[in-house]
Amino acid sequence: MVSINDVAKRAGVAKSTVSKALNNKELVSKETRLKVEKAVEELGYVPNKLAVSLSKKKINRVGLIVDIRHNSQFVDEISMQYLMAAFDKSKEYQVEVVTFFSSQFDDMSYYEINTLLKSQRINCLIIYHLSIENQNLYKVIEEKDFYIVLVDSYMINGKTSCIAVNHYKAQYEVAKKTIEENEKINKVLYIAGGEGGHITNERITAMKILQHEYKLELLIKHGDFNELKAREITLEFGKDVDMIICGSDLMAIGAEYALRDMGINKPVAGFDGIKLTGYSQLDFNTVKQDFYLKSSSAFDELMSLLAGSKGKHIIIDHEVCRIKYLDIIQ
Amino acid sequence: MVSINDVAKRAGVAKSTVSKALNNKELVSKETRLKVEKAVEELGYVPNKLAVSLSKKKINRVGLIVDIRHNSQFVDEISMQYLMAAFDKSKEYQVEVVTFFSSQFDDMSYYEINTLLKSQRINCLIIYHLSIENQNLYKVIEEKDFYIVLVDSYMINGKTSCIAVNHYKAQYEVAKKTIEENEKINKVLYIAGGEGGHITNERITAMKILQHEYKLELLIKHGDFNELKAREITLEFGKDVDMIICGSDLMAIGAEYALRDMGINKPVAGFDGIKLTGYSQLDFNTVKQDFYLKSSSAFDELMSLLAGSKGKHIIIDHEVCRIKYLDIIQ
DNA sequence: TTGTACGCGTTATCAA
DNA sequence: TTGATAACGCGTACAA
Repeated sequence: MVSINDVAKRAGVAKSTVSKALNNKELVSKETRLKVEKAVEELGYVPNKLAVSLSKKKINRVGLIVDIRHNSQFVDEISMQYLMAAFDKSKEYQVEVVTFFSSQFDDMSYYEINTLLKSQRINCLIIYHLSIENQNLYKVIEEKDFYIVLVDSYMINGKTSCIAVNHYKAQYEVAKKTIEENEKINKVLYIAGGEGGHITNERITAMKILQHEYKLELLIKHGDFNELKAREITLEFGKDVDMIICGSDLMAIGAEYALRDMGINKPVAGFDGIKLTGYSQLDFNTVKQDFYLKSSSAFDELMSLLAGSKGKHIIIDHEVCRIKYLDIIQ
Repeated sequence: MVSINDVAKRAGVAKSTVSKALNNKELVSKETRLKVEKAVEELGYVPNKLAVSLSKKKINRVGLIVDIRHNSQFVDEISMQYLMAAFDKSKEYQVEVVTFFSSQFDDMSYYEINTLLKSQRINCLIIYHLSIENQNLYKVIEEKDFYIVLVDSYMINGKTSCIAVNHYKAQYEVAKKTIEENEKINKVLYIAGGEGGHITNERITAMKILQHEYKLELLIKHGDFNELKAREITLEFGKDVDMIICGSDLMAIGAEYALRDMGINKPVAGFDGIKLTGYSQLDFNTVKQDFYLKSSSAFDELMSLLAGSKGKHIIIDHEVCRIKYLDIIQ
């Protein structure tokens, strides 16, 4: 590989002059700059970013931890949106990003995770959909060795921010709309996400408020964001209720198909607004959120943390709507 | 950050000794090794991989170029499988990987692409679904500056291998099966992928063979792997044919839904075997391929190229089947 | 304006 | 068995 020394020799100047000619053009005379550029051209010289990182005092490298399990089969669409946004932002901020899948960490100790990240000089993280199961990632957050933004999790400290839609409000709105669109809703089945999660609890609170406002009978089951579990819950309890509200579109699809197989037709509501819903051609209310925007904002917030701001809780907008096939494929 | 120098001081030895104690344990006495390990423990020392790369003669870094456009909305599922497999393999081979989206290169010149890759000391690439549009990536292949494995493209040279299913055979089989499952098929609409692509040409050849064998009337249109185009083609020509064979599942879904909207029911066939098909609950023959395995094999082949083998063409297995919702969600 | 010398964190060579 | 030193490729303070 051709290095800065080769360029210096070829141009007949010192390597520091080459460096200046390339990075601080104003510190070098026009003619030496041209000599240097000519040599760069002829040799096909490309600066080694690894060496630059090593030489510079402070370099920010962002680790992106994407969740592809989450007990469901089809969040690929969401993860891809997250990654694309983060990649675009990394270009904007001139920061390097490294991609990880959360499953990589499943069989690693806290020590191993810590070592893996630090060996790559990663000093900040964006963690998407942190699942409760991975205690070691929680420890990473608690230890405060990294600047972190959590997407769709709820936790804050001096170096950690989080970002999400207002889950309480969104769940309230989509459920309320679905209730009002239909007549005589008395008994509601709520298929929640994971048990004990902060976000799931917020949503359940919304459902309980609605329970009082509409004098509903409310049955709560946990589907763990898994379409198969949602299907089984629906097969078991679906016939006794007037409506099914789900904590994710995936579970809503599971519930709808289960109802169809049972020969029943009942209102259903989902959450997320993923395109997959459009492909399924099922028609239910859902909470649509902009995953790309959420990830972009997460990146902005991370840069803000690096600049010294304290961890905070950020809310992004949502919209209650239906996902249509013909809109999706445009 | 704590460096090897800090460890050396703490342990009371030279840093070269620390390096040996950690990497070539046998070259160091047991007691100094223990001293070093104790210091490492106490200080929480983690070696800096950037510095290691700089210091070592030869380091392999693999760039993964994933295609998220491809004129279609929903190949996220496939890309995720590719990435997961490559990440797993990178662990196995102890090689670093860097992820790119092909769209990043859209507005870059060949020179810029080359610089971006080389600045990160990337010396080999896996390119998934290289689209004809990006001439600059083609140039990257032709220049032979990188060891490359192409997934689902057809090109070979001294440093480039490619891997795919046997597109001719697969297309032949799935179309033949669909023809034989139905009676009096005379006129067939083939919605191909991109015009001029090698793989599309192979598949069209298969269709032409079938045309002669079954004395079919064959109408070929290009849907560019886009479900909307497939829909429009079907709306225009669907009523005049007995069967529609598509170059991708996505286009098959577009065709099926178009037929449904036209109030017609005709046999359709797809290609890829993606899970999305199961979620759509449409029931058509398709070619199922193992994306994870394909990507794993691509990585193996890349390592083989690095070890000195010549570029070759690798075929992986496929299976003609139908994708069922209940199988998908298990 | 240009060049010398040092530091970044690590491995490798060679002498002690 | 250990340690001093050079080298990897680059940026930069400082001296010329």
